[in-house]
Amino acid sequence: MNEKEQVAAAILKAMPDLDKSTVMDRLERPKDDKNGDYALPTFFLAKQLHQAPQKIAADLGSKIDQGSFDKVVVAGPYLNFFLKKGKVGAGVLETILNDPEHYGDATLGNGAHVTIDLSSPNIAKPMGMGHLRSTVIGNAIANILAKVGYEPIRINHLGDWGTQFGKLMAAYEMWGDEAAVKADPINTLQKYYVRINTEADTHPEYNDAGREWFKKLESGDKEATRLWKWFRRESLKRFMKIYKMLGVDFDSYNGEAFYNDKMDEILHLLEDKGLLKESRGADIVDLSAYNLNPALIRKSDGATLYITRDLAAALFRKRMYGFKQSLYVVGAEQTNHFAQLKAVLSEMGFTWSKQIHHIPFGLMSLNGKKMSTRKGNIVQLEDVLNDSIKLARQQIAEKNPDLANADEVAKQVGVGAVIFHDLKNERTNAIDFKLEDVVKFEGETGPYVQYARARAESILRKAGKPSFAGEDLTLDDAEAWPVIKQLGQFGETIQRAAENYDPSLIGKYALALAKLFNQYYAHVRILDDHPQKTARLALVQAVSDVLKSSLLLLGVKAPDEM
RNA sequence: GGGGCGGUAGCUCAGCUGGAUAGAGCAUUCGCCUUCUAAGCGAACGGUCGUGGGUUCGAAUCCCACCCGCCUCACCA
Repeated sequence: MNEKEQVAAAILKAMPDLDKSTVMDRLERPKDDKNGDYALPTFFLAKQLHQAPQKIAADLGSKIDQGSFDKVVVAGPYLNFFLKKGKVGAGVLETILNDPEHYGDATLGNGAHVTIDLSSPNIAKPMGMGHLRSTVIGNAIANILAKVGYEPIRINHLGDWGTQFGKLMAAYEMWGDEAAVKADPINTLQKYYVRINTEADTHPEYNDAGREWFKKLESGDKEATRLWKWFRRESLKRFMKIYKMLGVDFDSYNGEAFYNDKMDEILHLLEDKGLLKESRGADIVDLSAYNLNPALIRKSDGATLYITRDLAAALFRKRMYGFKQSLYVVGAEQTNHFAQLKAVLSEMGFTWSKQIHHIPFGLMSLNGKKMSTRKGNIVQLEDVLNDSIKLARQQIAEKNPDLANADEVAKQVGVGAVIFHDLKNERTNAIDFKLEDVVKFEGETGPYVQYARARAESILRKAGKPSFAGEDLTLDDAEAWPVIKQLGQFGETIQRAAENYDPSLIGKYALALAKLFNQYYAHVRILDDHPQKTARLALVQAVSDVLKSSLLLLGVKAPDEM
């Protein structure tokens, strides 16, 4: 029985005609600590009892068994419950220290597979800041789901197919310089890509050339395939460097090209069901029953489209992984696409279309405009990470010049700042990119959380890395209580984050815990002699453990010193 | 025009399953390092919660209308 249920039980004992679920629903956690740890507003009883809420609260307060609480206070129409701090606190600390890595675990998932489509950059282009979002949000969701008992499968659905590559090949055919590409593959290819897109405005035949090249690629033309393989290989090399910096691993790199030979089955299935209709020379699936515009499955030139490949991918993933849920961490601008995808799968008779969830996130813009590789209006992720690492290294040189592994810590802090900045706010918020915000290390940032933990670790080192087994961890100073309460809410925070696919809840949790700990640190001399010094150190250890867990869930490293 | 998301302090945001004086960070001003890392702590300043109605004992939160911004609506992904 958790604390809230204990409060509810005490209320029910004093007022037996209430039902438990009502009381659990009405019980709230006051924002202000002075109003207790739990509070029951009594307004909802006023009508049925024909009494003023103030009177109801007073009556209830006099009937309640106060023995199991520190105190129960009637505050006007509210009944405020104060828990026994020492006892509850010791319980929380024992639970954490007993098995820090698994504190907050849950078994909601029962080992069910969840595929997560994340990152999915386009090859032959530099990875921009826009791709950071899908990568770090998807990775954090995967971590969170694993924590509550699912088995996440991270899939990097590389954008390695489509008319865009036809265009790139057409550009390479016209202007390509093999030596230049070899020297700096990504940037050189991007130049060609930008050029052909720019010049296509005045040379519409370039678009046709692009379509032709893609057609050749789809039908297995030797030269087209050679170029494609080369572009893909070089791109992946570069991407891996970034993923290593970010600390993200994937279970699969099957991108769009992987489904090239799996498209026929989809087309046949659609035909067999009589879903495919001809319209303006192309093949579509009518989705007016879903209040959606038609899904274009096959272009008038016979080539397939994004959604055709996504249909094949969805079916493949279901067969391969037997997913219970299939998540797509893709920008909110593709909401319509995923609605269509689900609708077509549903039309095809796949009841598991309901297990598919688009996890949208807000657009990252630059100077208020949509980032676009074609227009060169893009910030490279790698540059931002390097800038941030450099700044972190400078900070270390200033603040902690003797730090042993300074370069490694600078990476953890610099990259941590970038990741945390992306995750701390609600997913769907749009972000206008500002470097100075991303690489900020003060206030509500990743480094703030890392720093709070590094100071905690520093204290523990100075205390000689104490062990707490069998110790009395009763801690009743008023300063410790807010920290302990926050520690106790880790599990429910994780579950909410999992249910809502919302990493920002973990970010906010970690910030709040770090802040509360910093306040504690500023007011209590932990290493001074004190009857509860051991319990205080246990609190420090628990904070460090939980901050570390929180950061790791977000994909942020937690250095012991910085 | 249809659909989606958003509008809270100068800026960036939290709060939105209705509850007790609307919170935080940044910025500005001012305190705190002979004491566990000042990437920190504290204080001050700062708000018609887009507008107008409605529901309710109670609305930033729920409902309706309107205004503004962004995204999206068949041969890109």
